Amino acid sequence: MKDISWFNDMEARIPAGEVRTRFAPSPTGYMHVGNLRTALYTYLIARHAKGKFILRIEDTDQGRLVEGAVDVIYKTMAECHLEHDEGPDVGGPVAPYVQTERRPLYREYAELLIERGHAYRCFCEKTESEEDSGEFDRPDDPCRDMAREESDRRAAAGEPYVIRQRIPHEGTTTFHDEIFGDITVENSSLDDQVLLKRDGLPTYNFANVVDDHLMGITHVVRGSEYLSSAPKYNLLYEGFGWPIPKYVHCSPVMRDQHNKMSKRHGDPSYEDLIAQGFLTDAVINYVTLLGWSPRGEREIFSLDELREIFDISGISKSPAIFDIEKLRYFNAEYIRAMSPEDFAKAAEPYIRQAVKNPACDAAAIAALLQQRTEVLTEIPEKLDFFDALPEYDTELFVHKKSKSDLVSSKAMLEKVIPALEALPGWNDEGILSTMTAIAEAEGVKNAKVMWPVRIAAAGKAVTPGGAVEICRILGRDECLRRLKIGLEKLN
RNA sequence: GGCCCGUUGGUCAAGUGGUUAAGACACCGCCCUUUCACGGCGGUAACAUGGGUUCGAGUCCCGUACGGGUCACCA
Repeated sequence: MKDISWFNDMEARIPAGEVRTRFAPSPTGYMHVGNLRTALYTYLIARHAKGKFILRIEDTDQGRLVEGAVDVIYKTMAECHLEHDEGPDVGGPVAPYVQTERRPLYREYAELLIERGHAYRCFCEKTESEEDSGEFDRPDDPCRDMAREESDRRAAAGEPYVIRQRIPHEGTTTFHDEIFGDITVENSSLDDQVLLKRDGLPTYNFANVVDDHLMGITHVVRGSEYLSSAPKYNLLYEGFGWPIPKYVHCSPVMRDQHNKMSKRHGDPSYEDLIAQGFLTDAVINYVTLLGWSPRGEREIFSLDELREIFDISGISKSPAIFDIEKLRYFNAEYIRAMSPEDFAKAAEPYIRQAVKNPACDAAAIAALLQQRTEVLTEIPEKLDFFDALPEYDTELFVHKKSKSDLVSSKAMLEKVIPALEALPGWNDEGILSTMTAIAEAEGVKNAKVMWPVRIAAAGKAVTPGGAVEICRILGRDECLRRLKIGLEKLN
């Protein structure tokens, strides 16, 4: 057999005792939420332990490769601040980090397993339907007991084959998972899975074991759909004589009681969420808490803080349903926590979608918006009245709480309009004092003056900002024009 | 169907034999208020189920139901 000692010194290049985790996506398109969470947990486990976080691309399924998918992975991880210490782009001590580039390795290791009796070549060309029909029982595969000489001869003759793991028919296998604890299964329930495919590439299950070991991975983090193959991994590690890493199997993120989040059902991916106006940091915070608990009562954490406090024991066993309402809440919290300048910057494109009039100051509008915005994309619809006064019904002037009705509104506008026209400057203080002075003179509450002004200025019942701010931003001329229109409507 | 796993309010969840069973979102009410929001205060709402073990069970054991995963030359 060929010399496979060249990678042995790879292990020597990894510091002893270093915690090493890997995020190993297959490049099939976009970053869905479950994937993002797995990446997050994987990253946090490494960072919390001051270890290394590695990115490995699992592209062994040639049929499912998607153009540009790897770039999406890089971009998303960078955006989420999940910097990897080793990976295809940055290199590292156990390169290469792309499975197709490691191709020769898998065959060598599969053959090593054959040597040791833990694997065998299978020359069967059973169709799927034959396997599925139950007419063919995997345990009865004659290849499993084929003499080594015959197997070698047929392989040498160029006959196609796959390499299968030889799993004992008797006994049980027990493995330990950091989340689920010890799990024992009957070996007879395990089948002789394919390790090396006919095309010479490894299956996911085999490549994982080989790569995880050769890359010195200490914590194998992945979805719980792999829980039932874990015993096979154990048998593989044992067959090689390798130490078994810690398994961390995470339950899925669900869209509802019955279904996982999925593109097919139209569930949002990370990219979709950003496009919907969510902030990266809010998404990270929320997704981390979906299936993991920091225990205390606090739930807003920065990534840096999460690195400090994250621990595997807080990961829950049961699936968690993704709740966009709660994400909106997190997003609103993050928006409110932004500096006014940062928010103005983030909001400006959305503000300008609705407000084209350059006389209306975007920063001033942003200030009105910050406390009442949950997602950025809802901004434009809140601002439609700035550019054009909407058609509105005089019924809007009727408001019980401020004791406004058609008659009082008309009376107030009649007072306000000349007073504002006489105002020397045009700022909040001036506008406000003008209106409060009228309220005082009339012996009514401020609200009774403010209500009709805001309605006339905006033509909407609900607006960001009150009468004063809206008048100011609109500018004197436009504001007075609108107030006069309102008054006309009431005549 | 076999095997494996799971099950605390609508949702996320704390809880590791003794609690009035936290907290958050959502919802409802009140307050604040120049609309809406923000903020403050309060409220509705949960241990799937049946048996054990125990002085005592959300917590331990067994069964049942329900849900999920897996049984690919996909990952």
